Formats: sequence, structure tokens, C-alpha cells
Amino acid sequence: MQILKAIRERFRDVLQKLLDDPAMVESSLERIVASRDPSLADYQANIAMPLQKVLGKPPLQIAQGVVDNLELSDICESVSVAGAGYINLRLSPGWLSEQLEQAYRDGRLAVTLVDAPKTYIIDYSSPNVAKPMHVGHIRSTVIGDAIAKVLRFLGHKVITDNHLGDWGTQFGMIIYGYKNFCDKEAYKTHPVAELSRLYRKVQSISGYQEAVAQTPKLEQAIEFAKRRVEQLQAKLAAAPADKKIAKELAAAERGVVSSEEELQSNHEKIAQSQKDALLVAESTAHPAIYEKVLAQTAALHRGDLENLKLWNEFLPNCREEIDIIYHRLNVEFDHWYGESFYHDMLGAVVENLFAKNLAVQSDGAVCVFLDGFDAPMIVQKQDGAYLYATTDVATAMFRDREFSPDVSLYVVDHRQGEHFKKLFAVLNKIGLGHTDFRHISFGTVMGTDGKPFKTRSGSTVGLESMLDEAVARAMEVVCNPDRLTGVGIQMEDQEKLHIAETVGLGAIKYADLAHNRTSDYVFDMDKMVRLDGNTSAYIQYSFARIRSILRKAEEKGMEQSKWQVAELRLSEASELALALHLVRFEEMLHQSMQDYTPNLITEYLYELAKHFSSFYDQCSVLNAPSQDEAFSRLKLSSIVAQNLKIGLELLGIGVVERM
RNA sequence: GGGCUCAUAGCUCAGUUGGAUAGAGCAACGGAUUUCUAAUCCGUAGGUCGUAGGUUCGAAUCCUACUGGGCCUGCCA
Repeated sequence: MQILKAIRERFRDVLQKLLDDPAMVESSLERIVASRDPSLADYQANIAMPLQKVLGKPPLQIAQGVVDNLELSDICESVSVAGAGYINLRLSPGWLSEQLEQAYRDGRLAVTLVDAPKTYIIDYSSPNVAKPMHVGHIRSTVIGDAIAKVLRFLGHKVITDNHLGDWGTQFGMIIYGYKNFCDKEAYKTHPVAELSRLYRKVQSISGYQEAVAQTPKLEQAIEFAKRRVEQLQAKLAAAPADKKIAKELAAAERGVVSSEEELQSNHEKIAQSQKDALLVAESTAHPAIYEKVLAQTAALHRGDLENLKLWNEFLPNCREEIDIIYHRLNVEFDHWYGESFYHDMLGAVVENLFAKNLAVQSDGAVCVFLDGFDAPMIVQKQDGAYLYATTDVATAMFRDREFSPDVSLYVVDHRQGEHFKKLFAVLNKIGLGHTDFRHISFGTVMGTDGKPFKTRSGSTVGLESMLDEAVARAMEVVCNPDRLTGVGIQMEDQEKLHIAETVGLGAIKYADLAHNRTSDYVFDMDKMVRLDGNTSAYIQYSFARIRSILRKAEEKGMEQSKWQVAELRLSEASELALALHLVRFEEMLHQSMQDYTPNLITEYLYELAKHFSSFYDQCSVLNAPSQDEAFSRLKLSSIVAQNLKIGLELLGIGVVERM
């Protein structure tokens, strides 16, 4: 049940008689919203004020006129005019309990399926295989998975596709590593571990060589920047009032600092590498390793038989490694069409762009120039190689043939915003305009220092170790023996492990989803696993408490079969607040999918848990004044539990019976 | 140079698309407990919504300029 929709329909009848312009009716209807201040109203219509000029009457009079003709008595207990002309609506308890009865009986909380389901294709996660997954992959994976689940729940057809990076330079690294450093025995027994070792080895040699090569360049850059600072200082001394110069100077000074920091970390990296005698020796034996890696990659792309054979051999092993993570995160995909899948189509894509007069040769590369952009979209390099833009075009064309999506979502970080703008422009020009392409961008995960999240030594944080840490912390806090005996729970190690895993992973997913997706957020493990405040554990805890009550009720002879037919009686303020929140579930889900913002869902669940806690504090369930009230509260509690469970599941987060 | 984006309480963040007195959590302070799991509940304090203009019944939200961050910007993805 979407309350807002129902209320708007009632207003529509009245407004259509009042206003001639249908567009004005619609815009007025959009001004009917849930109230921000629950002490004033449950819903409010802010329609009278903008109409005063149109109708030439004072807002209060308009509002009163609308109210007099409204037919809302079945839904609302009061409809009143207040303030500058606000129409305030208060829902009636009887109507609320009717809605909750339906939700209780339904199994999916009476959330209706959409009238006109759309076909969505959602591209998310999309890591590079063979490289270890790191913290940067968490947002796309978690946000994309939540969006997919919610859209499905609402009745849309959703196709998820993990667009793996399985054709890039990282395979050149592994192939080169395999040909030069492979421990054949280890590869036979533990191929995944050995390949991962080879990747890291080539990566670290390459990184070391890169750092050495960068040093003089950085030193030069610093010299240059310092000279620039001096020049600007002189200029500024001559013209102290010139703001532009002052600004340039400040920028130049920052440039010096950041280059110096970079040089410093470069030195540290070199020093670190040089501690490893083997690494230094191997680096000497394999100079300019990165070029050799690129050569192996190019050979693979040319169809070199040996490299292709190795690639085919390696890929399943690399897949296995990331499958472990997905399995643990409980994330699944319908398709895994990686970059390699499109390799054979790229030539045709470029030809097609030529045929449509979109592509032109420029400086030896094939480019598509677009209005409103300085730089073109390059689809083929001077050396003939294709780029990710080419693959993206091929992918969209393939998906169009295969799935005919109405909407195509790309859950990718905000730095690729311009790339997607260009891509979508090209897709429109080649005749895919019937699909609504959207870049679901998100911000960067920052460390507590306000810089992109890295380890102390500056490397990216591996996803797996991050998950392990969250689980370990959840174990410490939730399953600590003192606490468990304190609340009178005994459990086997297996249950503890299950709880720690559910709570720990939930904490990470929840923290990610709880932030507005477009903004950067600070990753603070201490906070997200702290288990009080706005965290998944607080919500999971509310669920466990309800389950505990329901178990105790059964022990006392109040089985579900008895209270499930009981009447819901909403009398206490905390009961009404809880009920009002519960009936807004469907409305909230639609709202959160309007701009694909899962944080509305976390907010809803947190508020629901808080409302339950207040209710729990003020209204005893098992020791209610009468059996009727006990039964009613058991029923209400079980609806809350159901809602918490479904809500968390839509976010990919689990619940436990006790914690 | 051009473009995108951000700036809200000490800290971390919301802010329902322009609505009534700007909200949470954490931290601080004060209360509640022989607990249906205190990982709780109730309350207090904390703000020139970066600055200055503009648009209108009404602006944290829209427009312009400015200040300060971040990101992108022809052959990585």
C-alpha cells in the first residue's frame, strides 16, 4: 500500500475541479508529502500558497476550500488547515491497523508489484580478475546488489551482469610471471595461490622499477615547481593586490608540497623493495619488465596460441578466487560477460562508427568527437589496440540485442562521470536511445585522515582481510563471554562464528549503504562495528530481541496460532508511531529507487528499530495489562521483525535469532 | 584553460527534490533499571547551513560571483 499515492488520488478529484490546467494539478499533487515534523502532521499538503496568485485568493481560504471538499474520512482522523496555509493530515488508528493486518497476512508486507514492470540491466562490481579485490570494489558491489534486490522485490525484471576485467594487462603480468618465475610444483598443487604469487611478484618488480624511474622526474618536477613559486612570489611582490597571482602562488605551493610527499613515499617504496635482496636481483635480471608485460598482453590480444592457451588455463583459477569473496558477501550475478567476451566484436564496432560517420581518424587514432566535449572519445589507439570505451559500446550493443533493457544502470565511481556522458551520447547516436542509460556514480572511500583509504604503507587494503577484521571485531564485541553470560545466552562456537560473520559483514555493507552514495565517506571500522548508534548491529539486535520475545511467548503458552487472529489495538503513542512507520515501507522503497539511493532504506530501518526500542521500553509485551493487548503487541512485534528482516535482506544483510 | 563535484553541530553524516522552529549518531552533561536481551530508553547542551548578492508567499536546497577542497580533462580502466 502506498499511502501517499492513495492520498494524492483523493486530492486529485478536488483539485481537478478547482484548476483548469492539468499540469498545475500534477505539480500541486507533488506538493503533498510526508510531514517532516510528526508533532504537526503525518502528511501535509503544501498546495495553497503557490495558488494564491493563480486563484487570486488568500492561501488559508484556498486550503479551507480544498479541505471542505476532500473525502478522506476513511484514511484520516483529522484534516486541518494551519500556519500559512498548510493542510495537515493525521492518519486514523483504525485505518493503520487495517493496513498492518494486510501486511501481516501477506508475507511480503503487502508491498504490491509495480503495474508496469521494466527490464533493468545492472552493471556493477566489475573487478579486474587476477588482481586481488580491494576496498575500492566494495561500494559498487554493495550498492549494485542492493539496487538489484530492491527493484526485483518491487516486481521489475532485473538482469545483473558482472563486466569482469579479464582481458587486461594483469594477464600479461601473470603470463610473464608464469614464463619466468613459476614454481611448477606449487602451481600443480595450489594454482590459485601460485598465480596470485606470480602476479604480486611481477607487480612488485614493476613497481620498484617504476619508482626508481620516477625519482629523477619527481626531483625535476619539484625543482620546476619551486622555481615557479619563486617567480610568482616576485610577481606578487610587484603587484601585491593581484588576486589571480596570489591564487596561482598558493596552487604552486601546494604542488610543491604534494610532489615532495610523493617523492618521499617513492623513496620509502624503494627502500622497502631494496630490503628484499631477491627482488633486487630479479629486477636486475628483468629490466624494463613492464614493457615485456605489455608485449605479452599484446601477444594475447593478437591471438598468440601459447598465451591464449595460458589465459584459458588461468582464468578459471582467477575466477575461483573472486568467487570466494562473492560467496562470502552473498552476492550473485546472472551473467559474467567480461571484457574478453567482446574482444571479437570490437573491430565491427569501430567500422560501424565509421559507417555512421561518427568516427574519424585523428593523430593516428580513431576518435568520436562530440558536441560539448573538448576531448573526443577514442575508440582505437595509434597502435591499433582498442580501449575500454570500445568495449563499452560493444557491451551496450550486445545487451540491447540480448536483453532489450528499458533501463541500463552502471554502478561505477564518480571519476568516470565524463566517460559515461560521452558513452551515452554515442549510444544515442547509434540508435540505442530507447534505453535509459544511467551512471549510478558514487564517492570515494576515505581513510580517517581524509585521504583515499589506504594502509599505513600506502598500499590499498585487501577486501578479504578487511572482511576478516570486521568479523573478528564483531566476535569480540557480540560474542564476548562476559556479555553472553550477562544476557543469559549459551552458545556453541559454530553459532558464535555465524553471528560474528553476519554482524561483521553487515556492519561493512550497512556503513557503505547508509551514506548518500554520491558523497565520499570516511571508512572507520571502529565506528561501524561499534554496534550502537546508526549501525546494522543495532538493527539486527532489535530483530533478535523480538525473536526472543516470540520464543518466550510460546513458552508461556502464547503461541502464534493464538495471537495471529487477534485484533491489533493501537493505543499507546509508541504503538502508533511504530504503526505509522511500518505502513510507509512501500512508499519508502519507491522513493529510494527514484534516484537509486539505498541510504533511504538504511534510514528507514534505523528509524524502525528506534521506534521499536521506544515501544519496547514503554510497552511490555509479555506483561501487558491484558491478554488482548499482549496478543496485539505480539502481532505488532512480529510485523516489525518481518520488516527488519526483509529490509536488511534487500540490502544483502542477514539477521540472527539471537545475539 | 575547460568541465564535474563538494563545503550543514567538536567529529561522522542525513536533509523526502523550494515548505512550518535545519535533524540523527558519536563525544559531553543529567535522568531511568530487582530488564519481555541496558548493545536500551528519556532529556539537556551544541548552528551566521563556506562568503556576498539575486529569484519569491517561503531558500541549506534554485541562479550569479567569490573563497577553499577533491576529481576528470586525446591514446589506462
